[in-house]
Order: sequence, then C-alpha cells, then structure tokens
Amino acid sequence: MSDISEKIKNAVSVSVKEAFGEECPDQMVMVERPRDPKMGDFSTNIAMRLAKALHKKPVDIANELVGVLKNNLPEASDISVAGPGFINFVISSSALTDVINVILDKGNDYGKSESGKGEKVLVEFVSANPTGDLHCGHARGAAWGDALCRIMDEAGYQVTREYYVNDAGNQIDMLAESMYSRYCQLYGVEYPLPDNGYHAQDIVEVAKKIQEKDGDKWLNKDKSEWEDYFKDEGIEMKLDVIRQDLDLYRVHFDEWTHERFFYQNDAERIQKVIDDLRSKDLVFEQDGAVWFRSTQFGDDKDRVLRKNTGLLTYLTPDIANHVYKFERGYDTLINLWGADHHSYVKRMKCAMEALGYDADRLQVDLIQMVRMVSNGVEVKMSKRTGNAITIRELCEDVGVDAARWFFVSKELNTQMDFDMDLAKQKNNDNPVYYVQYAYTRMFNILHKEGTPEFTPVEHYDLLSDPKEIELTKQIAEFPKKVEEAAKHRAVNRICNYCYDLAKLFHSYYNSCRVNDPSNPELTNQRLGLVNAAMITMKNALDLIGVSAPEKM
RNA sequence: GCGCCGGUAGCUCAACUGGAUAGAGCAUUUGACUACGAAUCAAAAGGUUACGAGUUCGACUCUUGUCCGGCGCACCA
Repeated sequence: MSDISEKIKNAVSVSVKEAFGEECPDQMVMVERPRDPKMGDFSTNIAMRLAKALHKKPVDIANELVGVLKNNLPEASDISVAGPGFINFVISSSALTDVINVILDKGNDYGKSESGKGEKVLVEFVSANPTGDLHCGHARGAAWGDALCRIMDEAGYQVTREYYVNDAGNQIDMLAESMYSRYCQLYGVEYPLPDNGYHAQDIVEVAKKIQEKDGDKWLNKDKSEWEDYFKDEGIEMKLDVIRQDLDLYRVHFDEWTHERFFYQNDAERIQKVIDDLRSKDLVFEQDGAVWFRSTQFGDDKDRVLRKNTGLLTYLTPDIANHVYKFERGYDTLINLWGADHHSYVKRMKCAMEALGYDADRLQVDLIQMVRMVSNGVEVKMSKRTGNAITIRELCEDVGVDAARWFFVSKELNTQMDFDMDLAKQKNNDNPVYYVQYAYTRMFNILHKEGTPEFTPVEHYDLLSDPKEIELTKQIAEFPKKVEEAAKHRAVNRICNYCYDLAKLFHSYYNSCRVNDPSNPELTNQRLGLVNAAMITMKNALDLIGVSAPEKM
C-alpha cells in the first residue's frame, strides 16, 4: 500500500468505527486534495456525511475524530478541523515522497490498476461506412474512442476495440452504382450517377484502380454481371484507405465485424432475432411490413424490422450484431455514436431488453458535432479537394499530436469548435506544445552533459520546497486519475492532468534548480523526482495517444 | 409540438459527480534570460455559473419552470 490517500481513507474508516462504533465502508470516505495547499495536503468531508446518522454537529464529530486519527495515521504531521467540519491532513514530506521509488520501480506500468476488475468491455467506435474517406467528424470519435480504450485498459478492464463495417444494404448499392458511373466516364461512356450516390473524388480513384486492374472488361455489361464485383472491390478499397488513415492517426482495431456476416447462411442470425422477438409476441405485421413492438419498452413508436419491400431495415442486422457481442462474452458494450443517432439509442436498448439482456449493459456515449474553424469562421470544405476535410488532411495540416489532443481535451457531449489555426501553432498558445515542452525539459535535465548520474536512494527526505511537494502530490495521484477517467469515461480528464502536471513542472523548474553542484545529495534526490515526473508524463501522454518528444 | 445535448471571465475551456474563497490558458496590464531550453515563469485585473423557484449544514452540480443554441423525430443508414 503505497498510496498515501488510500492510507488516509483506511485510517478514517477505522477511526470512525473506534470513535462512534459506526460501520464506515471505504466508499463512504472521500479523501481529496484541497484547492488551496495552505489548508493541508489532503482533506475529508466525512464529518458532514455522518452528521445525519450520528445526530451530531459536523464540527463536533470532526473534533472527536481528530484525536483518534492522530493515533491511526503516523504519516500525518498535523490534523485539524476547518470550516463547516472538514478534517485537513498535513502529511510529512517523507511520507509523500516515498511515491518516487514506487514510480521508478514501476516505470511504464505506473498508472496501471485493477480497478476495472478484468471486466470484459467491447468498445465500438468510428464504424464509418466504407463509402468515403474518414473526415473530421470521425476524427473526434476515433481519438476519443482510442484513448478511452487505452485508459480503460490501463485501469484493469479487458478491452476490445471493434469497428462495425456497414457493408450491406442500400449505401453499398449506391457505392457500386457510383463507382460504375465513374468507371464508364473514364471511357467517355455515359452511365447515370444517382443523386443520392457518392459524388466525391475518392470514388473516381477507386474507379481508376478497377480500370488499371481490369481495363474495359466491365464496359457495356449488364448490371447483374458487374454489380457484385464492384461492391466487393469498392468495400475492400475503401476499407483499405480507412485502415491506412486510422493507422496514420495511431488508431487500431482488434475486431472488424461486417454487417454482411449477419446475412450469411440465409441471414440465420438475423432471422433468429426476429424469431426470438416473435416468440415473445413482440412482432406484428402491418402495411406489409414487419414491426418490433418497441413501445412496450418505452420507445416513442414501434420500429420496422422488415420493410414492405422485403428488405431489412438497418436496425435489424444491428440488433443481431449487438446480440453477437453479448454472445462472445462481453460484460459491457460501449458504443460511440454521432449525436444525430441519439434516437437510435433508445430503440437498441429496447431491443436488448426485449431479448432478455440488461439494457444497462449497453452504454452509448454520443459524440456531439464538431465545427472546424479557421480565422473565426467555420470551414466546411477542404480548399484542396472541395469535399469535407479528411482525417489525412487534418493530420498533415495540424499534426497527429495536435489533432488528437484537441479532440480529446473537450468533453464528448458538448459541441466543439476545432480551432485549426491554434492547433497549427507551435508556440505557448497551443496547449499541446506546452505539455510536450515540459516533457522535453525533463528529458533535457536528465540527459544534459554535466548532469550527474542519478542513483536511487531509500528516502527522498531532502525534498522540501513547496513546489517539489506539489509536484510529488500530482504525480502520486496519477493512478487514481486514470481510474476515475476510466470509470466515468471522461478521457478529457487525462488531458487536464497532463496540463496540470506540465504547469507544476514548469513552475518548479523556474523556482528550483535541479542540478546544484554545491549540493550533490539534493541534486540526486531532485533527479529522482524529475525521473518520476518524466515517467508519469510519458505514461499519461501515451493514454491519449500523444507523443512525448525528447527534442522539439 | 415531442425527445436528446449544451449555456460558467471579453474568447476557448476546467471544476475530482453535492464540498471550503468557481479555477486555467488566450487577450489586457506589470515584472524576470552573464546558471538546467524564455516554446518558460512570477503577479494584477476580470464572475449574480443564462434566468426564476425548490431540495439541505452546503448547489455550477440534484428537481422543476422559462429563455437561447445545436441535433434528432423514416418502411435512410
């Protein structure tokens, strides 16, 4: 047990029982760092929380507790009561700085925890249709989803990243039609490009590739001859581009589940969904269509499973997809969907409930809209291509680090403006560089010529400057921050953490000289702290997929 | 009309899920490079947390009403 705040928690819990005979589970005890360090290193509000149960004033409870606490927490050099009943702890600096050795010891593993208890989680994100390039709207979900997976993984969840490929249905018909039209154009042959087809330049590229491969083989042929081939080739080529773009963006998936998979063997998995619902009397027919009685589970209206054309709606195979996820043994399903799909959340949860799954095991986080902004005005189109700005362009334009940082630094459920000018700047206005520069400074101190070699010591008892104590407390908190970020799926908190850590370090750097030749012992201990801070920063940046540069 | 998400300093955002005097950056003002990178630091100023009512020791946070913005309300995906 190295974490000092855990020790405090336990001491409080034990002390409450001793003083009042009241059971006080750990979850009830909240130990926080007060905003103002003058109030102490840590504080708890337990006295207020017990006031009702004990029928006493918070201040009285706090005062009684302090006496008992002093015996149970030798690490505290002072315990006092303040305000309405807060108990504030001042921890001896030697107890605080013990964390340095823990960090040096764990290295890359510092930040890992078991708080997720190995829960099997499937995170489905991006899942853009293979009918076009990934654009900025996808970039937010990709950065967030990937970082979320890294964080949950770090916090002890068993995470699988999944991309659901919509490679069946109407939009693929359109893809093939659009491709064929472009293909014919290459030979000066007229073939109508449907209005709701795909008009962007990337489809022309796909058509050219088919021309390279097959020449005019498909020209003037009947649709029945070319259709399947164009579909297959189109999907494969578009997926290829998507994979490359994601790769550039440092996002990788463990599973690619194809909608087509659910259509195999006469769509048996989909048929089973419909049959199961029917057996529970949750299916009816009306106007030639097959309906799911979702209103029974609180939906606004019933939903169509099979259209009167005989074709399935998008919903039906997707239900099968979600059932398949549960069948593969995942405890929790997390989906990242665009906010324009929010009405879809309810109906999918209804379907899960109808099929006997706990709807709470399906969690959907909605991604609010992103506006790309430059010079204070929204940029809708790429100047180069005239189409939506792609992930690739964004990466080339502002860099992967800046792009990922910006998307992940703001809460998912608020609309955001992406300031392209700011993201591009390589100066202190840009938070990415502020944070990375802190890391570079840490690295620099340790590797500069003339800096003595660091040798680990038992205790870092010479570290006493308020700045270095604050820095120590910040790095000590990292594993807890990761836990919380994972639990609340609040990726942006890791960004805030990085920023705060950078700030504390810059401040420390300007106030205390690390390498002080007149005091080799202190220098060595400070090198230990900088080492620990560097490990922490590296690990934190890793969690959001931003690089930690040794030189800038 | 109904539903979902927002509204916090001039601007962009935080606030450890109900805690102490609501915090940062930018912009503004003022200081700090003949020692580890000034891509930095130190400081000042900036607020009725959209507005009203409620819940309690305590509310940006929970409930409710109103106003404003975005999104959705398909046998599209």
